[in-house]
Amino acid sequence: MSAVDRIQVADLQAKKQPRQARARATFDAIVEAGAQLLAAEGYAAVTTNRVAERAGVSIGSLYEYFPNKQSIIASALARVMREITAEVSHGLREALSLDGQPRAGIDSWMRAMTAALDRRGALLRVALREVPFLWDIPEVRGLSDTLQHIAQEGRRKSQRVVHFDDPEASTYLLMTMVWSAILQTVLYRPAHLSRERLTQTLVEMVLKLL
Amino acid sequence: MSAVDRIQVADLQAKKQPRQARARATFDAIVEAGAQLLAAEGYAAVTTNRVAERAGVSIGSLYEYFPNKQSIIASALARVMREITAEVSHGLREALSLDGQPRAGIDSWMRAMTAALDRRGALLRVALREVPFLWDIPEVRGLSDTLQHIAQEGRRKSQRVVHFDDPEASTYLLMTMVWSAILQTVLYRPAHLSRERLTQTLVEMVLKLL
DNA sequence: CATTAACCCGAATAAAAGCTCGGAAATACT
DNA sequence: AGTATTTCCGAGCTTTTATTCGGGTTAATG
Repeated sequence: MSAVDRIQVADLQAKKQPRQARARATFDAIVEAGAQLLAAEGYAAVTTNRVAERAGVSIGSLYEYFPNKQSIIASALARVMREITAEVSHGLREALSLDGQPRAGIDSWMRAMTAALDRRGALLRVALREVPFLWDIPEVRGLSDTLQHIAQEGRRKSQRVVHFDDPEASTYLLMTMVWSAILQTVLYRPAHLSRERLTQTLVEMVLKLL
Repeated sequence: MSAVDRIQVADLQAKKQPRQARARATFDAIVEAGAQLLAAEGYAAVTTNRVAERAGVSIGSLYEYFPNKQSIIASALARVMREITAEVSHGLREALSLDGQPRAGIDSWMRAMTAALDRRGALLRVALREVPFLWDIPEVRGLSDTLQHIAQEGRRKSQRVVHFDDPEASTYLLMTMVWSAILQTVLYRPAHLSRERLTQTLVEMVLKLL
C-alpha cells in the first residue's frame, strides 16, 4: 500500500490511448482483469503483476497505458459507474413513460435500480468498502450527482411530488434513503426477508411519502 | 498490504491482556494512536511502526499485545462501536420516556444518532470506506444487529408503529433508511442543505411513515 | 523496401512495511 | 534481598510489490 494517501485525480487516469486494434485489446484486457480480480478477491489482491498475468499481458505493457495501479482500478470502476448511470437513467425514462400510474412507475424504477446494482454486487461491495480513492473518481461523484439531479428535476416537473416544509431537503433525503436502502439490501442480503418483499414494501413506502 | 485477504476473526483480537498498570497504559496508547492515525490519515497511513511511534512505545512492545496490524485497528473500531451502541441505546431509552409525544421522541432519537455519528465522523468515514475487514469485527456486526433488534422490538411493543403489508420488512427498511440517511449526511456533508434542515425533514418523513 | 512509430516484454531494482528475537529494565512475589 | 514474571526495547530480517528500462517485435508510412 505505502504512502499512497493523497491521490491526485490526474493519477487516476490512463496514461496513453491505444492507437492500434491489438493495443485496444490489451488495454481492455487489463481493465477487465482488474475488475475481475477486484470483485473476486478484494482490493489487497489487486497487484499489478497479477493483473498483467490475468490479462495475459506483460507487466511492461501494463505500464505502457497506466501510470500506476490505482489508475487501473479507477478505469474499471469508472466503466462500471457509466454503465450503472446509463441503466438507472434509462430506467427512469421508462418509468416516466408510465405517466398515469405512479405505482407502476415507481415500481419499475426501483426494480431497474435494484437490477443495475445487483448485477455488479461483488464489485460494488469491494469498491464501497475497500477502495480508498473511490470518491476521487469523477464517474463515481458523477453518479451521486446524477441521482440528485434526477430527483430534484423530477420534483420540479411533477407538481404532485413530495409535499413537506422543505421540498429540496425532503427530495434529497428521499433519494438518499431509497438509494441507500437498495444498496444495503443488495450488498448485505438480510437473512429472513426476501428481496421481492423488500422491493414491494419499498415501493409502498415511497408512494406514501409522495 | 500483501496477501492479507481471508482474515480470521481470531486474528483481530488482542494477543494478551496487560497485567500491570503501566502495561495497561501502553495498551491503551497503542489503540488510541491507531484510532488517531486512522481518522487523520486513512487506512494506508496506519503502519505498525508509525502507530508505535505515535503511541510513544517501541515496536516490540506493540507486538507484545497485538498479533498483527489488523488487530490494532479492530480494537480501536470495536471501542468506537461500543461507544456508539451505548449512546444510541441510551438515546432510545430517553426518547421512549417521552411517551405521549411521538414527534418529540423521534426528534430526540434522531438527534442522538446524529450526534453519536457526527462526533466520530472522520474515523467512521475511513472505517466504512477503507477498512477491508470492518464487517469481520464482532462489534460492528453487533451494532447493525442491535439497531435492527431495537427497531423490531419497538414495532412489537408499540401498536401504532408502521402499518404496511409486511411489518417486519417495512420496519427493517425504515431503520435502514433512517440510519443510512443520517450516516450519509454526516459523512458526505451535502453542500446546500443545512444539517438542521435535514434533521427536521427526516423527522417529518419518519412520522409520516409511522 | 526502408524507416519510423507503436507496441510488447520481463528480469531487475528499490522501497516499504510487517514482524522477530535476544536481551535489558521494571515490577511483583516470597 | 533474591528470584520470577512481566514489560519494554529497536536494529534488522524477510517478504512483498510497484515501477523502471533496455531492447525486441509488429504494424504503419512513404
